[in-house]
Amino acid sequence: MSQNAPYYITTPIYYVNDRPHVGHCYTTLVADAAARLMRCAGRDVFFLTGTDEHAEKVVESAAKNGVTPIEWADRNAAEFERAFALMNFSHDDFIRTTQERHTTVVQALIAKLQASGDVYLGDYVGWYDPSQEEYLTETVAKEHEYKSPVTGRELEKRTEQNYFFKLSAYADRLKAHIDANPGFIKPEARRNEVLGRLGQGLVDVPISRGVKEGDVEWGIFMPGDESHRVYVWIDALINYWSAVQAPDRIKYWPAQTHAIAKDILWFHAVIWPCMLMALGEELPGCVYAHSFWIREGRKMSKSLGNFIDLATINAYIERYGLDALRWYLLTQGPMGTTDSDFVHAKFIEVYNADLANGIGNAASRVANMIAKYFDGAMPEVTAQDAAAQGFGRDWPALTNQAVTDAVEKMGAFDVGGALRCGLELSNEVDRYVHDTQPFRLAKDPDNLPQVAAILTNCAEALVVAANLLHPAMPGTMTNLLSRFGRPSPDTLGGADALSAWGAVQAGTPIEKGEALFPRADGDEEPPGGGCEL
RNA sequence: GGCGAUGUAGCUCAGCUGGUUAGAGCGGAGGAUUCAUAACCCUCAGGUCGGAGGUUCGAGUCCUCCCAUCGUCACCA
Repeated sequence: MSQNAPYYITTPIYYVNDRPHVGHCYTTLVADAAARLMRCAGRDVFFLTGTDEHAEKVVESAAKNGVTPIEWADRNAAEFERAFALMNFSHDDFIRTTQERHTTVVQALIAKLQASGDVYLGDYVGWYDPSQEEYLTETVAKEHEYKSPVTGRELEKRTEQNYFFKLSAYADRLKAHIDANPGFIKPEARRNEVLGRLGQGLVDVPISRGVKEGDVEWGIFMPGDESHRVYVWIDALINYWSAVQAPDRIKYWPAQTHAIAKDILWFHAVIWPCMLMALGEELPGCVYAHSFWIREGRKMSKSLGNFIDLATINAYIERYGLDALRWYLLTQGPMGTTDSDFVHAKFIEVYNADLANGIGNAASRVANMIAKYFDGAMPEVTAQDAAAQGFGRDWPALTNQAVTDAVEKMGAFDVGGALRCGLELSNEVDRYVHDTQPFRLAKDPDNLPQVAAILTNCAEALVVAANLLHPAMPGTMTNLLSRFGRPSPDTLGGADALSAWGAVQAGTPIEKGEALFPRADGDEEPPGGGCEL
């Protein structure tokens, strides 16, 4: 793969009726970190997020709020965009399913599936609740002994005409694809889940909903049949395709990674790939399903009122800084199969250990020594002199390896692992300072050339560390880099430049500066009112 | 109920196809140091690897049963 190969990464498009919370932010954040690192590594990145707007509930909520559905969607989509701006996400596009660029593509694509026979008109048999005028799933119906969960009245077995997608026809091919591509569904436990269910066979899925009388015009009509609308899920999935249907974007297809949460795995790992197979399109490289955040040991829920909502997020940002929150979420988040607990005490621990005592302190002590011993400017040091003071370390090799590892891990969507490469580099600087003791050497002026070489090594290594941490903490790391006269790493143009040794120029003014991450007090009340339950 | 996952040091977790004294990070304890954000560096955890039984020369690592927790079962972003 060439270094500047396209890298297309997506998040789900979020249900526009929701209020943005930590869940939406987390999925988008991991995608953001991956997108940012890949950009730094020189890849041609396209990072997509957006909103899913055609659900019936949107119509209801709009009516309740006395506005039209599109006004309601506009208002809420703007909320998501504000939240994502607050989180400093670097998405290249924000797609909304109500946009014409999407709706026309959906129709064209469904029409193609109709033409190939993969979408056909059939009978849907289901449990209908006459009092609520809606169908219930078999599971829900059974749970309530085939009575209405609301009124307790008997459910009716009804048949309705619906368009179906011939999912069953692709089960074997999908299974073969998953078998042949271990990285297609991640983590592995999720892959096994899908494989397990696949073994039980697939049935065709309805992909349309009948238009009821008096319905507001909302949703995408089935091609050539205005008595049916495309089911929102199908509508939504197609965003990954419609967003790149432009001459300058088609190169990004297919996506390297669809980052999602575990609840929507089936649609992304089964229905979507099968649709693509039916269309003769390439499949995405990876569907990565992370788990959920819980809070202080409890599931987040409306009844508990303990959601980490935008207000809470904002409170954390105000007290500890956005990048500290990003770091905590990225490194402690539920990328595996189990849910992660958002615990304030843990946040403080991680903040102090990794950021205040880690990269923040390392930058501080190195900058301070340079400022103090060399009149506030980077000293002149030759590469040979610097190498001679490695104290058993081959710094250029170390930093080079760190960059290689980080890019490789991020390529496998091991976001936390990739970011730790940067932190480990800064930890190594701390050990190096301890081993070489430049502060002791500096007491004798004769040693200054040696001290200069040591501190130059420190500065160079810290710059590489900051480059690697930048995708997680773009603001703070840009600040750190500027203190050593270096630009933001996304302007460097490639992985080689990230670890280029000798980047810090002699004569660059250096001052100690404010603490990047002031030490946090764990005894303080959690910000944002906490979550007293 | 079906299918599946997990249960390893105080906490969060690594431990591939079974093989010397079971590992990491954080927290905690002790020591060293002073350039730094009372930071950094070094050392220290004696955890019957959920329970019982079994296979094996040998099991955290395979099999059976049990207990606990969790996920999922298709229209839920």
